[in-house]
Amino acid sequence: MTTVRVPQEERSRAMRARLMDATIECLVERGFGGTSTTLISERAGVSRGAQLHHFPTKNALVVAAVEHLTEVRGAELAAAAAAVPDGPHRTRDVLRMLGEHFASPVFTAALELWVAARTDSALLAAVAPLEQRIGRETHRMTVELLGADETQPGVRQLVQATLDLVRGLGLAATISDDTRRRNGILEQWADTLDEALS
Amino acid sequence: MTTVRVPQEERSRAMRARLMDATIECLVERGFGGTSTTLISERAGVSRGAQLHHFPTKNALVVAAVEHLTEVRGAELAAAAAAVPDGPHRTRDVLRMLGEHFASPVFTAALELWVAARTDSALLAAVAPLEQRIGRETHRMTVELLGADETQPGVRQLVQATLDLVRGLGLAATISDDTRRRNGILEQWADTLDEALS
DNA sequence: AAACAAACAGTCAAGCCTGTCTGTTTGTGA
DNA sequence: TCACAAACAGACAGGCTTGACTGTTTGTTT
Repeated sequence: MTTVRVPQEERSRAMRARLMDATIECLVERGFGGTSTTLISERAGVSRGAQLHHFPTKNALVVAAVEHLTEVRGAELAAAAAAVPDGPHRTRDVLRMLGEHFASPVFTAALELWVAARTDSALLAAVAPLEQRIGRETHRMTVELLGADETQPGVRQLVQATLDLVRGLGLAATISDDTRRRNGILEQWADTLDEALS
Repeated sequence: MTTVRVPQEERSRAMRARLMDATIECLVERGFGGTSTTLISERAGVSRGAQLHHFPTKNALVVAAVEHLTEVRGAELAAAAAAVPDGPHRTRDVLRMLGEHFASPVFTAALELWVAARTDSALLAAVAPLEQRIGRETHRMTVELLGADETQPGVRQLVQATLDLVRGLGLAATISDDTRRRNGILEQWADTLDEALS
């Protein structure tokens, strides 16, 4: 009888990944308040003992999940950015891509963490720097995608406004998803933006 | 000895108001997750018995608080709107006013309720129609404040974009309040908007 | 003034959540 | 092969939350 030998390190990594994924899923489905460690371990198919072994406290798990989520967000955004087609409707397509990203489950999870962090200093300490980093990266990426010239006065503010706009649209989408309304707004903004940037 | 006679109806109203106010305060200070009925009654200076008498369940109290908050939001917004000065910087001042409103505690409380409502159908049923109403009112008010002509194509979308923008800015403000950044963005937006609307 | 209803007070039990603890299995280094 | 450490499993206690329940006070009505 051959016993399958799985190295400890890999087992450990897989277990941690499953727990973090389950955490994000719970965040999306139940919200931060409804995300209990018991629920996470059940969903991950991991015993509570194993869970507590890898993440001694709930906060440790959530913080790890935040970092995990940040990477997922970055990767998804980069992938979506690469898929935006070139052409006459470049700006519109870029905005639509951003709008979709900020209405996706990863954004929803981030929103839950964001709101929870407001009244949880330990969580805030973990969330804030990561959010700042991803914010800067997103800004830089958007400038590049739009081919905007940030040396021009006001351009930087317009890009920031665009990102805050999609954030606001994403917030609205978590309650009542209205894709048509969103696209109409973004289309108009694309025209206005094109004019302002040229 | 003269006994002070307070009518039941007024006592009841005052008690309910105190409980609803305390609920909103807890929402802002502790977040939805940290808002327990015990905490609310303590903060309101009301016994748990009295609380349960006026609001049989936590949901009943929260829903009442939502309605209460909606009225407060409407009133605050109307008051702020009336205070916007006329003049050459009208658009900028209107946006600044909106930006401030969407960064105020009432917005923070509303945000907590939105996010909580996403994963709480009972709460969603109470929040959704009220939010829709206040959204429509805010839109109408903004159109009037800006003197925009909604019969022109794209104008409606630009106003919606403006409101979604301030919502996004408000969300950002709950974590890291950066008034300067916000005003810079809004100022640029005002210029762009003025040009697009004329 | 008496009877009734509303308002108010505080205790209690059931349930959930978190983190500690003890015990078992599995991989690793000597 | 043996000893050790990491990984895993599940029971348990302490704390908190919610809503039910009983009892008391206060206002209203007749």
